[in-house]
This record gives sequence, C-alpha cells and structure tokens, in this order.
Amino acid sequence: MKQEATDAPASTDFIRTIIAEDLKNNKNEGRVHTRFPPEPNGYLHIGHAKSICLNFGIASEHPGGLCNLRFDDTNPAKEEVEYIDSIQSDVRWLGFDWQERLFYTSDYFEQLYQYAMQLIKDGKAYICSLSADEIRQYRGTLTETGKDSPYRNRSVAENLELFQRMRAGDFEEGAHVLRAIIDMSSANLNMRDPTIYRIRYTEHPRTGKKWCIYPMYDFAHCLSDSIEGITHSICTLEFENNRPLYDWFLDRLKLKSHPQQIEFARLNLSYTIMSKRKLLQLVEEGLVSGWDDPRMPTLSGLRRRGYTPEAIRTFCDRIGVSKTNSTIDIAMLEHYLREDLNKRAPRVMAVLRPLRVVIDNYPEDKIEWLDAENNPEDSTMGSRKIPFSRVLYIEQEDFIEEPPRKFFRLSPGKEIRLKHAYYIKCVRMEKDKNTGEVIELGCTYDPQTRGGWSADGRKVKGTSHWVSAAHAVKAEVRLYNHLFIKENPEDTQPDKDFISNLNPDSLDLLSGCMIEPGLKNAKPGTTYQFLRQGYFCADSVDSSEEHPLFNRTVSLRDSWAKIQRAQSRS
RNA sequence: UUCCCGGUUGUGUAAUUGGUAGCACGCAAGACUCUGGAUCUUGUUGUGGGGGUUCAAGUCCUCCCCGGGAAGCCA
Repeated sequence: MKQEATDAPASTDFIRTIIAEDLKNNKNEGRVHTRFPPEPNGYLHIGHAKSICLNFGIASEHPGGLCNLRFDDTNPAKEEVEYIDSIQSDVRWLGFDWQERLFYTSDYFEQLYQYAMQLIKDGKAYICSLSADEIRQYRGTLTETGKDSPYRNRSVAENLELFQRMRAGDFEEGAHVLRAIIDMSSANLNMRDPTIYRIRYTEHPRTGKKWCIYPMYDFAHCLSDSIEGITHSICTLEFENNRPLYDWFLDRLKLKSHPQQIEFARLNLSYTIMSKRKLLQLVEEGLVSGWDDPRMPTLSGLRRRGYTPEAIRTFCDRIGVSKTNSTIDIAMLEHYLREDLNKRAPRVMAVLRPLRVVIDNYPEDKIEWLDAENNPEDSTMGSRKIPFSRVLYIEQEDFIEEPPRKFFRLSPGKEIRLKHAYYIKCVRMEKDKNTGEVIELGCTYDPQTRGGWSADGRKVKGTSHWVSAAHAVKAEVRLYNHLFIKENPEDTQPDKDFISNLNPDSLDLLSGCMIEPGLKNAKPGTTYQFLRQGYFCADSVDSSEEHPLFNRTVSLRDSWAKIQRAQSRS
C-alpha cells in the first residue's frame, strides 16, 4: 500500500478535516479505521474506485490506520460468488490490501440476531404482520404522517416467540417482519418503524440454507461497523437520510463503539453511466460484450482497455471529495491516463490504415536495421532495431494529393521524414482505375538522411510512422470511443431511456493493420504507444500470436484534428 | 406540499476559519520538438440573487431562487 503521508500535498477535503480534528481531540483513542463495504451484486466501477481510494487512502495516511474489506451480503436474492471474487481481485489490482481483514456481514448473522432479540426485549422492536402493501400504506407519504401498525403493541414475550419462529422457518415469506419502534410521524420516513428483518427462503452464497431471515441494510450496516471497531463510516450522499437510523440502533443497543457516518458525493463521469443496475442491463442485453468490455467504466473493463491502477488512483486523488453533486469531465480521467502512460509506454510503430509506398531509388533486396529509441521520456528504456526496406506502409491519412493549409505531411513533390529512418519525397502516385483512390505512392529517399537527420540542416516539418511491408505483422485493432453520445446519458427524449443514447460508433474494428515485427509477441495487458496515434494494449482475451489484436486505450492528443475542425468551422 | 443536503470561471476542487479568490482539467495563443505527442510560456467574463452586520463577507445573519436525495420486506 502506498505510504505517502510525507510527500503528498496535505489533502484538505472535509472528511480528512473531520478525521484530523477527531485525532486532535483523541477521539477513538487516536485510531483511524475505515472500511470499504461493497454489496456483491455486480462488478466494481470507477465510482467505487473513488470510494476505495478514499477509504484505503485515509487509513494509509495515519500510523496504525486500517481499512477493512467487508461484503455487505444481506440480500441473497441479488448476490453472487462471481461478484465476491471479482471485487477482491479488482481492489487488489487497484493496489490496496486489506491484509487479514476480509469480512462479510453474514459473518455476523448470529450476533445481529442477538442484537435484534435485545431490541425486542427492550421493547424497541416488534413483529409486524401487515403485508408489504399495508406497511407502505401505514407509512404515510412525504407530506402526511404515518399511523401505527396494529401489531405495534404486541407483548415482548409474543414478539420474542414470533421472532424465534421466524428464524425457525415456521412462516411463509412476507408473513411477518421485525420492525423497530421509533416514530410513525417522523418527518424522516426512514424513522417510521423501519423493517429490520425479513423472511427469505433464498440460499445465501455463504451461509447456504442456514438462515431464512435476513437483516436489512440499516440494521446490519451500523452494527457491522461497530463490531469491527470502525471509527469513520464513509458512504455516499443517498444515505444522509439514513444516518439518524444508523445512530439510533447504536444508541439503543448502548454500544461503546459508535462509528461516525460521513457522506460524500459519488462520482459521476461524462459520457458514461455508473449505476450497477444499468451496467448489468448492458451486459444482460448483450449491448456490450460483458462486464469487462473495454468500453465499460468497470475496473475490469478499464483494465482490459489498458488503464493502469496508478492513473486511476491519481485521478481519484485529484478529483477531490465533497458533498456537491457533480459530473467530472471524462477528459480529466483520460488526462491522468496519458500522463501515466507517456512515462512508461514503449513507443512502437503501427500503421492502422496502410498505404503502400515504394522507395524507387532504394535497392530491391536491401534491408537495413535502424535504431529506434523505445521512449524519449525515459532513456533507460533503451532502443530496438527496426527493419527498413524498399516497400513500406505509411498511414493513409499522412498523404493528401491536394493538401489543405497547414498540412505538413506527404503530398506530391513534398518531402517528409520517416521516423528513425530517412527523408522521402513523393514523386508519383498510382490510382485505382475505377475509384480514383490513391493505392500506391512512389517516393525517393535521400541516403544522406539516415536516422532521420540531414547534414545540410534542411528542415522537414512532417514526420510519419511506417513499417516495412516485408516484415510487418498483420493485426486487428479496436478503436474505442465514448459509450454514449450524450455527455449525460440520462438526457433522453421523453419516451426513451439511456439505451437510446448508446454511441453506435463506440467500437470501430480495423482489420488490415500493419505493426512492426517485434509486436508479434506483445504481452496482453502491456500498453504501447503506437507512435502519433495513441496507447494500445494487446487484448487479454482475444489476442494471440497468430492473430494479434490491440485495444486502443486512449488516443494521443491530436492538434492537427483541432486545426482541421477550426478550418472547417470557418 | 414535508424533511434532509448542496450551490466558487466551461468542468472539478481549494481559500490560513472574517483579510490578495488559488490549483487541476478543458479551451485559446505562442515557443520548442525526429511523435501535429511530450515539455515550456501566456491567456481564460467565477463566489446563485436581494437585504443586513463589519474597516473588511465566498466565509456570519436573513429572505428568496435553483439543483439533488428521501415514501423497498434493495443497498
């Protein structure tokens, strides 16, 4: 785990301020203990990363600080082992370690049951035999107070017996629930005798058929926090209205460990969605290839796309923590990704849309192995040899027959530099007789410019990447774009939902790409910079030595594209 | 209509707790460059509104406006 309390600029978000204040007042005997409490009902996404970085980060900033991983598994209807496994590997991949503190709310089911019994004995809870529908009606509305359940006055003895029989499986689902006795006229609906146990004959991923009653979140969560000695229970804004209930249970049960719940605003990102329910819908309806589709904001999707944990952590550190509902521009995520990849990604050459180029004055059978640096940002990454020969491929978009203003690349009569190789000048074009499309270029090279330098100091403005046709390896490349066309995918026509905002061009498959020979053995998961184009990684699922397949992680910033956009605007 | 929470440049987020509104991203212009990448420089109409307290208000008081959340036997 990262330990950067000293060199990191002091973070001053409101949560860390509260904790610093608590420490100053020697609250919690100077302990700082947080937890990350996912429900295993889906895969983790970038929004969870914010919470993970916050909780584990805060713990790591204090000597002796701890952060638990706890699965909030109180609803067996939605939870699965697949999710339990993926969540653990995602948290680890992000770079955090819960050591031996892996917990499950289900670990505490017996203890939670005893707490519930205590509440009943203290006259603070009762068995309600109203139907779900009736309970809703009795609860009242936002503006009307509720009314007491007719079962509210059952005797302690009767409540005790019924609760035990609920556990024993004597009743049907829905026949009874256990409810707290609070206040049916509270302005906070959460306090109108909330349900704390319900009957469910559903097999639980961990406890199997041992239980047929399951505690509700509000009851289980605060008590689990208390049992684990959590000092600061950090959650998202939608739980603000639940905080009085969180405190109510801990106060009524007179628990000495009373964690403080603090709410912060969840992460929203432009051009994507963060709802687990909606992500699940994309998966189930086959609109993406799975939870790890590289277009998904899930950690497994981002990982497969080529995102690094470091970039995600930096992003989470920089976006800040507050209580303001906000949407962060996805460009900021991409910025920290590029910043990270720029330092570490080896440079290679790959031609995505090849245009054949013949160097007319280069000997037929000659091959030169030229030096190419692996990363101008980091000389310790060394260099490699790349083959140069008479027939090459360059990028189609690096040639225009009639170049617009400010176009520095190849066109008839113009000279450019081939990266790491020679200056070449375009002397002829071959066109398809039917379409008129340029299918081959004839160029001459200047032998005096080997390595890309000219002794006479002559300058060329454009530099292109290229591959030797005889040596190139054919590959497929997946170009990814935003999953949604709208900055806010929920911004839809009245009768449509977010699906209607799916970007039809979120995936562009290129099949005839030509990559430099060394890339044949690219290890899946390692990210390269394809010179002048972007960062790409071999796909961890579909790439093989026989059929190399690369995902575009993120494009390079493209100022030529901006110039073009400006030109077309004017 | 009830309760809770929020509102600082285009987007996020700070402001020593009443004392120069800063940082990052984005955008724009320029410099530099064997990646139109990176890097560097410069710029970039901001405290939701009205009153009030004060020498001084993003910060305190007050009224209003706007946004979000809350009526699961979900979390």
